[in-house]
Amino acid sequence: MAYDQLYLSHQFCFPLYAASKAVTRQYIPLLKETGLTYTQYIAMLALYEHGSMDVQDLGKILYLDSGTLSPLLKKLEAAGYIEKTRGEDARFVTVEVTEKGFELREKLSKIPSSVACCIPLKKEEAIAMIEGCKKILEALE
Amino acid sequence: MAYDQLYLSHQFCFPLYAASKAVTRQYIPLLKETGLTYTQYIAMLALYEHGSMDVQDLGKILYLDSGTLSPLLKKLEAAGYIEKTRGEDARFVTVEVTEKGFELREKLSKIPSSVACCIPLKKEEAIAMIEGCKKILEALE
DNA sequence: TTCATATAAATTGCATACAATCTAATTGGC
DNA sequence: GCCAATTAGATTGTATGCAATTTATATGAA
Repeated sequence: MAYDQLYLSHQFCFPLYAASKAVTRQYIPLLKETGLTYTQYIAMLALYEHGSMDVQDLGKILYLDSGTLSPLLKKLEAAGYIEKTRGEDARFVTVEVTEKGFELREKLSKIPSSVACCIPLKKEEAIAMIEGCKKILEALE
Repeated sequence: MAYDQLYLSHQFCFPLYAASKAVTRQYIPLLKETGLTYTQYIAMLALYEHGSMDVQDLGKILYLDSGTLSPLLKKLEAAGYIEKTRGEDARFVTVEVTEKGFELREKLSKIPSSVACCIPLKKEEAIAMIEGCKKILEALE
């Protein structure tokens, strides 16, 4: 067929796009009791792991820009999980996890295993996929 | 460390989420001249490949619900690429590609190869990732 | 010093995603 | 035939994503 290359099943992008959404959806019910969304969850993970940082650095870690992060951080601040402070150079905003934010970590720590057990992949398969994703990110970002 | 399992780098979800967004972003400049978004693009591909169908079947193929598809199809219809008609059972809406929609296919047919050449994976790696994604979709949908 | 340039974050505008609800139409039990 | 239960799609509300613009601040060359 002349338009073979347009078959959804021949596209690399589509399974990735659909699977990513499917995995993300698994988090929604688990995060419900914390009131966090998936994006807010990964933002908290980045802050736990790397400590305080400015919005730009957080954006580099999460591959998100200020258009996404600004309103998201405002919500996390309103919920009391983070604090934002202008630095000496007042252009920068430092984001810091609060006491309440660290308390949240206990609840969040149970989530990864709940999701992992729904993913029907062997360890090597999962590792291969993660490596593939990392190669893509290095090449495209 | 007590919270190892919360490291972003230990999460399966995050590389998948970030890589999927990175790949999708590659389409944006390529689709710009057609006026389509990425989601509109995959909707057109599904319709080219499977022919006319109702909204529900399209949603099953794309893993999208009517909340996403209704406004999206409205835009594709306004652009003249599809037509929506109520069937004999007036609850169903049949979506059909128009003449103009089929003309668009020529332009779209050049896009997959442009994206593919930016993906730094060997053929076997890409196939393994697609297989992994399909397993996830089967398990979670 | 002064003002053009550059930079970080916030805001704006548009298009998803998706849960929840609503509306219109159909079907099934009686 | 009548009406409760179902079903398909549309709508509503909230939260991203991201490009483009704006705002506030800092820097650097004349």
